[in-house]
Amino acid sequence: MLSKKAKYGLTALLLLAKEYGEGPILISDMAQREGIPKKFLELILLDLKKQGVLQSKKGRGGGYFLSKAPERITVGHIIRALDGPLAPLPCVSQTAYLKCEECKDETTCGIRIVMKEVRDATARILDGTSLADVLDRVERMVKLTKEASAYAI
Amino acid sequence: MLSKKAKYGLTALLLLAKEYGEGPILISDMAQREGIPKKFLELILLDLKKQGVLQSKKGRGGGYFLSKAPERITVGHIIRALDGPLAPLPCVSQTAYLKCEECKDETTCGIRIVMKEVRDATARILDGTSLADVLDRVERMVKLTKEASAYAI
DNA sequence: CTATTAGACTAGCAACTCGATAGGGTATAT
DNA sequence: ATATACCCTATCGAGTTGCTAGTCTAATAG
Repeated sequence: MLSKKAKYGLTALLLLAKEYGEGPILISDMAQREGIPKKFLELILLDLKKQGVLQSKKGRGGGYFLSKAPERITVGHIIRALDGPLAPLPCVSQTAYLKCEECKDETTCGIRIVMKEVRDATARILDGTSLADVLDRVERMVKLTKEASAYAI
Repeated sequence: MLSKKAKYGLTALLLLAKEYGEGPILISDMAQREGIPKKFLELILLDLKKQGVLQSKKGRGGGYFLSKAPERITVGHIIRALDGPLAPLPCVSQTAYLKCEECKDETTCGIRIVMKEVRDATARILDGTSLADVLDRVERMVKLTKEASAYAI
């Protein structure tokens, strides 16, 4: 399950991606526009900064901005940074592997075989989708629903 | 993340599937063979019984057994029964849909679009895999590793 | 019929996580 | 200097997880 932390973080990053290149945005701005508790968002953005996704500028006229183009930041990266590994089990994680002690033979563990498939499918989607991709898809959906409502009138 | 509850439950069910048709198996047997805390397993199996996956017999010669053939019990069903919905967000769940309050327009929410893809991929895998399928795949893996080790000698 | 077996059920608990808040500290621009 | 806005640590209530204890009840062997 995606935590609120990851959800808030993604929301803020999508906002920053939409206004990429137009200077820093204030935490309080983002918090207000998206209805996120300001202090909580502060922690999340700080976290993302430490992971290298964001940069910040202090003082008057400061705020946060993406440290890379929206095309080069993947949803998978962000979720891993805020919620930890994507894998449903530590023993199928690529980025945070941990063998399970009760398993005698990992390669022939049925649960592992199935869960590996799940983690691979999830990673394929999330690591293959950048912030820019998400914005594109939203764009397209907006157009589609507008057309649909135009016909409806 | 898969909870221990679901993991233990799946482990026990796979054991019951392997010996399907050979009479009931004791909780204590399963607990010992798989290294699961007995009392905890008791709760889990009781839960699965209430969901109709298992049946039980009390008294001497009693124990648990599957109420359907292993081909007809899916991994997805079990995980949902023990851990709740597969979806990473309530607003993309088929079996436990819940709209998110902060979302103005659900159809054009970027996070939702991506997470729906993840939930669909996960559900396709887990609902398409039965206990029998898991046992088959383990079988095949065991054969493969045996062949490999034979060459290694 | 009654002793034994084995599941059914309720309650509770320690540890941890989650979502959020408080209250300062520090760097920067005017 | 001083207002601005990010940086950092601590804390907290509520809920969840993994597990244990103890008792009750149904079924069967003898």
